[in-house]
Amino acid sequence: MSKSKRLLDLMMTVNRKRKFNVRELADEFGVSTRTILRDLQELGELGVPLYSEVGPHGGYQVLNERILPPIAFTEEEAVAIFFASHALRHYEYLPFKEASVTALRKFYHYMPGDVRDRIDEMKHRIDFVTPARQAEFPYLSVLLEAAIDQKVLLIGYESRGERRLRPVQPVGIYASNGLWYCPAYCFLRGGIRVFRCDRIDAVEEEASGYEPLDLRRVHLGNRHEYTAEGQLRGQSDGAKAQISRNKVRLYAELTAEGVQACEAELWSASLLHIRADGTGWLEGEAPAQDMRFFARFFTGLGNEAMVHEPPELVEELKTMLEEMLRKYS
Amino acid sequence: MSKSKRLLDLMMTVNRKRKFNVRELADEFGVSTRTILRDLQELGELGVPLYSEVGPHGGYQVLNERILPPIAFTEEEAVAIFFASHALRHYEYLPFKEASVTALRKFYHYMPGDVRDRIDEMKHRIDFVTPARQAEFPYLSVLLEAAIDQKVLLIGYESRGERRLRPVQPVGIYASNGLWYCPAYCFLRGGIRVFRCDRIDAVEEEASGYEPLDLRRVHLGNRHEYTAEGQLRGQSDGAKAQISRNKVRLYAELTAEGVQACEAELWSASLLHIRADGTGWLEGEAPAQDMRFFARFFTGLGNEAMVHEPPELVEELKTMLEEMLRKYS
DNA sequence: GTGATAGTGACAACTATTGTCACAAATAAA
DNA sequence: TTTATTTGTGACAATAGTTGTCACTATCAC
Repeated sequence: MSKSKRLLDLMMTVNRKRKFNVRELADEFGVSTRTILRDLQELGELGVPLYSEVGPHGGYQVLNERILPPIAFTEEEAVAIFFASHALRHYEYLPFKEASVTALRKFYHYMPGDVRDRIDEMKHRIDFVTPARQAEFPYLSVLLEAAIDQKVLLIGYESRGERRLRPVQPVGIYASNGLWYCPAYCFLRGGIRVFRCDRIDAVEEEASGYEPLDLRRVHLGNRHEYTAEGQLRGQSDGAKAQISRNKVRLYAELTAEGVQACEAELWSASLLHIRADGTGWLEGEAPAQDMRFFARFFTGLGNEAMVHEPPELVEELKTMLEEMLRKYS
Repeated sequence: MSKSKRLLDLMMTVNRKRKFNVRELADEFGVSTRTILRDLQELGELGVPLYSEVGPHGGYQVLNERILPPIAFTEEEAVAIFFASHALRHYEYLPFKEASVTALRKFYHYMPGDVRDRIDEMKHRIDFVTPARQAEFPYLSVLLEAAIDQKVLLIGYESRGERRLRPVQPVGIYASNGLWYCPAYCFLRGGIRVFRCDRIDAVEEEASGYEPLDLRRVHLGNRHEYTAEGQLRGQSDGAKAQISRNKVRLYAELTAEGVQACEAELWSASLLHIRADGTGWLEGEAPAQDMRFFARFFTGLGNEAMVHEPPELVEELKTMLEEMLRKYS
């Protein structure tokens, strides 16, 4: 094997292993340790940030800056990666904000000239818009770390006008429509709740007295199975009945425009049915305590929706409309 | 310069130039053409997809697959790029959909082991949600190409219940809240309009009779200057007055919750004012013909908003509320 | 045909690479 | 303290690789 090829291979190898020693590599590449030492020195000169320690348990390490191996990307692929990263600039708060900025700059910088030209051409012609919020999200990193490390945090949270300290164990964080949310197991409520991250005004990593639960299997993708109705499975029949009693059947007709508006709402995805002509309806179970929310939602749809069930919701709607009318008279 | 280093440099050089010939490189690197020929052959064996043609105007080319040079990324940067690209999976329609999938796979594949571990740990703990729509956007690539190449397209577009063929010259495309939009110069209306891409049901690249305008300076970032009020600048005083006459002053008080809801709306950003206690107000100019839209919007805010001006809007609101109330009685 | 271009082969001169060995220095653990 | 382990350096000779030159081929556009 030629030296050039060995150096390239070596570059990838040392990036794969976090730690290694000279003998190990020598065996792997079938050359003497002296050669490997010389190669490593050369890699260092080429920019790979190597660090070594002598003595037993010593050895080589690649520092935080890692050289990615040369990856063969098609032009299209490079463009796709660029625009994906470019889209992150809309997020003012991001757990790895600085990293994403520098990464994008590096990526662009090392791009061959004509790919860069193509990117420049497209830069102002395609975008992924995210609403820019005035809200502040200073605790995203802490929440994310806690979710990964299965730790309990004490958060200051404002909800319905009152502020409380809550011990929670985050499941993860997600951004939707410019806002960050954090589903977490709430020790106060004994279940998984979603917290809006801009309403968290303090985070304390010291939450003594609360043992972390084993929520490793719960994540953003499956958390619904562990929340509200999902928890039915594990509960006694009595509890099930209790929860079921709080469910009501929802049914509302939608015009074509109403359908389009509903498609924008995440919660409605499972309830939405669409006819060939574009109109449709919402149908399914909904928690009884959410009627105020639904009333507000359907009011917003104006004449594009007609609620038929449940009667409580129709009542709530009427009350709401009357109240508003009174305000304007 | 050692051969290894020259090969690495050569790799980057041939990726930067799309076309080149042997003599050129020989001069650049200060070696003989024979050496360059041997080097190029070796690069080929290392995986760089080279293609050559003999004869005058012949030379070397790098084919579509380009080897990106080794880029030094920190772990954080690699993670950021990964998640940015990962977020694209929410978009079922994308001008470079396949590319983004294969790019992500390659990127992940070549990642050193421990970075990959970290990514796996985070994969289900952080996400950028985009509403999944049932709408279809088959023409994104054509629209984008047309925007870049300054071409006129004939599109079939449905608006307010009627379908029409329109000659348009796209300015670009953008995704917002799961839907794709295309601002374009509409030759029918003689101005820039925004089209929802799922309502475009046909695209014809042959639009004879319409000469492309020079819209190279108009792009997603500055298109507002060329649309509606922006166009005032270039118009006669008479026309200005005409347009101004259609503007009305908007003023509405908002509760704290109302403020939060408004922050989600892109159009309201410039009108929104927030007080220290979280409440706020919307104030500013708005097109008179949009009153129906505003009525709908403020109905959706329920009691979180109180509209004071313009009187037309208050009237529209009352009518709307009464109509809805009647429907439920 | 002419000139530009890639491509090959051979060879000698030159250069780089490699393994070996000897030894230094650091350090953790016995 | 001693020992084992590890990186690190220097020297040197044998070997292997690299380079430039030159001669020659093939293709192709003009």
